[in-house]
Amino acid sequence: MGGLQDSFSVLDGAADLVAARLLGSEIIKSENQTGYRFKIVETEAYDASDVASHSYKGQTPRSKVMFGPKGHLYVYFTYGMHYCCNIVVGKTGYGAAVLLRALEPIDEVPDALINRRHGRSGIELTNGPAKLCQALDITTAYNGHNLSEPPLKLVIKPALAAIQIVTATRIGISLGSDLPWRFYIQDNPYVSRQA
DNA sequence: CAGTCGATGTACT
DNA sequence: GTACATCGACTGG
Repeated sequence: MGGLQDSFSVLDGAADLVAARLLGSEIIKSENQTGYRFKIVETEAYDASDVASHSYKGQTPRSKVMFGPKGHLYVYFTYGMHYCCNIVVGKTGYGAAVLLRALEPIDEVPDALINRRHGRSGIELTNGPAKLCQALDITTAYNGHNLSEPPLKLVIKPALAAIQIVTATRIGISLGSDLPWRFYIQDNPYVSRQA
């Protein structure tokens, strides 16, 4: 017992609670035999009870992974050119996930990631859901990927103090836009938009 | 600055 | 056919 598998138990809670809880945790992308770490600084919750969620009307071919086991990656393609990625949360059979909206690089950023962003660096590398997918080369090839295994791992870190967490409404949706299910780290420069 | 808008493929009605 | 969990280029003030 012990270790990573147990740490994923925090993903069992309600999507909004988990979304807030995941701030400060890390995503590690393995590339060229090196692990590049990123801190999760902005998230949104998508629950089966929520009209904005891909899981709202039940399982479809696209949303299937949302109904699978927690700790896997749900990746979808949108607007004809972008990918967004989520961490599946909650019980297997229940469709819920946490969208990763922004990451902060912890290690020095390799050129490969910058090149994929057309040379953009700094905050523009990962301050948006499609931007971070492009930088980490996350496509639907990773849909359903287990985040306890490389090349993409989730490492749960201790919860942040509530005072550091800002709660806001979600971005880019119409239905469900009143729900306070967006969370980000106060004053973090990598957050996509301040409320 | 802020606001608008086109790009471009897929899922679903 | 319509909408889309976005981005970046472009407009006008």
